[in-house]
Amino acid sequence: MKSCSTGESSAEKLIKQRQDLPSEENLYATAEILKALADPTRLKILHLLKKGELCACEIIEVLDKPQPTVSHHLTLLKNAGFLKWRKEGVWIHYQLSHPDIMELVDQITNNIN
Amino acid sequence: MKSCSTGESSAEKLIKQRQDLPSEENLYATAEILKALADPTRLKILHLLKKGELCACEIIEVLDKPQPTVSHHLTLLKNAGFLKWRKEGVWIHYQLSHPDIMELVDQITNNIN
DNA sequence: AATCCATATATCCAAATATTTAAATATATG
DNA sequence: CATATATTTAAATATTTGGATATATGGATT
Repeated sequence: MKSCSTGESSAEKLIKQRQDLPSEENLYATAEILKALADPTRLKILHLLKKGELCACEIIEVLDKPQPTVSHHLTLLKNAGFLKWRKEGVWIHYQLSHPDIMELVDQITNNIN
Repeated sequence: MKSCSTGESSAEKLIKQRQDLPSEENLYATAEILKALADPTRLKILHLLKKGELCACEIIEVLDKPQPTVSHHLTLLKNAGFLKWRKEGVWIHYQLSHPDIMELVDQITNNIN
């Protein structure tokens, strides 16, 4: 049996293919950002914030989940860079740091379906 | 202590905020698509395929991972709708079903960083 | 052509690891 | 001191990895 037609990978081709990939570091970073998006609860939070700033307490109320659960998701979104926040006394107001991010997400899903 | 300023959620506002969210079903589906992207190995595969069709055997070789591992990732990408494939004898040639998908991913990470 | 063999890919399974959830507790603010 | 939020922690669940095995295909041999 011959090798596959696209294959026949010479050592040079193989090296080139590997070199053309983004760095391991870059790929992990990108995956982290996408992981932050890849959860229904966090997508909900981002959708809610499309209309503007919200207090954590309000997000908890709308989602109707325990406070530590919501806090955890907010922290992940914050760490991934999706959220800005503002402290006002005890309250923390969150907003999207990139208001158009959900449009990009929509574009991905529209492409796929 | 007064309630937070954005908060003060009347029952009506709360209901409206919940109604304006995409359906649970839609959110899970979107999360599934994003999960398929949110992995360094799968990002690598998608990057490799930007240059055109590749045989599974070649992907295994470039990634230098055990065959079942690569097969698993290919199946996830297939199921999420990112890959088309073509059987040629024993070989399976994979290609991107949406060749521009990685540009959208790049846009997300560029927005974030 | 029937059988056997080698190879490509997929599936099964279990272990390792990561993520999600939420109760308990800590911290911060007024 | 009461309340908003974060952190700690542990359990439940999901994902990733790769060995073992199954399946599929096609070449070789009889």
